[in-house]
Amino acid sequence: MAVKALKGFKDVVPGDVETWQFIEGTARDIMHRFGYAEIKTPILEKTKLFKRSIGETTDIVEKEMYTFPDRNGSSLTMRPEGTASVLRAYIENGLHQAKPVQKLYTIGPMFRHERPQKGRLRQFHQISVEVLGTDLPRVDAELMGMAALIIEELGLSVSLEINSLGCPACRPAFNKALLDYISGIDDLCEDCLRRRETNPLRVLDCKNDTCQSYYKDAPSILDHLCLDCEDHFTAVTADLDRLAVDYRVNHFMVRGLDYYTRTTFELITGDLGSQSAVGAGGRYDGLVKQLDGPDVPGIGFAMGMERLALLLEQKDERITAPGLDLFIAALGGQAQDMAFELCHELRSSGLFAALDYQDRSLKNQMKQAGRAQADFTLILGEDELKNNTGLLRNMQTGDQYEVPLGGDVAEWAIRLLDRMETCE
RNA sequence: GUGGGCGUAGCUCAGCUGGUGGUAGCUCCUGGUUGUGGUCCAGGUGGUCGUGGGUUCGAGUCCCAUCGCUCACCCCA
Repeated sequence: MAVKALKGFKDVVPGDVETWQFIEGTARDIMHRFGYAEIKTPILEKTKLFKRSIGETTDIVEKEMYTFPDRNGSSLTMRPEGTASVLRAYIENGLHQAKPVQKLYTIGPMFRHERPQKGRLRQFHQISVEVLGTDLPRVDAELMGMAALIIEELGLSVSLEINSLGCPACRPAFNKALLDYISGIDDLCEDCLRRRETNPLRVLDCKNDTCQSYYKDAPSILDHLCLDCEDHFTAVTADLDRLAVDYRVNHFMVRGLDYYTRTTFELITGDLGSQSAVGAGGRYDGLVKQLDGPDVPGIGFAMGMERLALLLEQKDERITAPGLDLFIAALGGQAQDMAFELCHELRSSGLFAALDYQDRSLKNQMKQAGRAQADFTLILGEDELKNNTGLLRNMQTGDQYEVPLGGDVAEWAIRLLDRMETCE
């Protein structure tokens, strides 16, 4: 039996990879416009990093991390998300001293040991974005505006939901109010009874209808914010309005990682089965300090590449690889030698050129040219060699032109390029 | 961790109450055109029917086990 990829690990093959490149290229372009710099961090980190940032009792840390001992016995973990690694690198490299506000992004694989399903793999890929060193509400709005713009330029349509989770000053009071409220209900679903003990906030996004009917009247976090948090939230929404970014306030929205404070948001779609978030994030003002860094605030979000790719595929607008500029069809050994040399010369000059290696019939070579979506085909056969010419065919119109040979190959390549331009 | 669905060609799939693996579609190769692609026509390559066991004269089909994929719960990007 041949070796196959691990469960939840996928190849991205030619034909699909173009969609990924489109997503990555579009996102990179936009992030650069907004002043973000790329940072590349290792995939493997000390386990402690994630326990301290994501939270000891979260599902991610408790049962989903790829954690194993290194050869020397220390515990390593394949990163389950991007923020922790970026913050570690930010602190370790003293980036807070290089610039008061750092805008960073990273793109790459993340790992979580879950049961795979639509839009959820064990190795998945995220575009992860962070702003460190400022807690101005305007930054929150700018970040969400950028996320929305990426979605828009990808040609997708999703909805933005926002909430505030408060801060260490006001959240405990809300937690208590919520706990008091749900303690009085005994016919919650099994999951909610469990959540009530472990992480009461989480009951709010339960999908069970009876549970939701109770939560309708549950205390709202937005009514329990302290003055600072309330001002912050008001300013964020005002700035979103100023940018004409569509959003919906969802006071039930909670996050799965412990480090979030104040602003949280999700980019939601109904087109991905049970996985509705294509992107999500929020503010994490105490996190850098918690990781033994300076006491600077931060905000960030991540988008799921697989989920964006699924949405694009479902739109059935296939993104294809670019076509050839020129295919060289050569007949006979002498012509093939010449074609080989010429092809290299054209490629050196920046052209996307190709040729056949197997001495196939002209018909077959024309077929290859057509399949590769060549704009032009250059036919080099015995007749042409005799006359010191090549035959340049415009594959769109079918027009054919004689092009003079002669001189060295480089010169000829230049003449050919000129000729192709005039034929277009 | 818990449930449901599905495993037949490189891909998408047909295969009836068990009776010889499909002129199936797409792809690929060759020819129709001694040197001209996309369309068309003809031919061809390609399969341990996921794997192991059982029932049977006979199993792709029925039974059991196992592996894989997939969707959903849970969780999350």
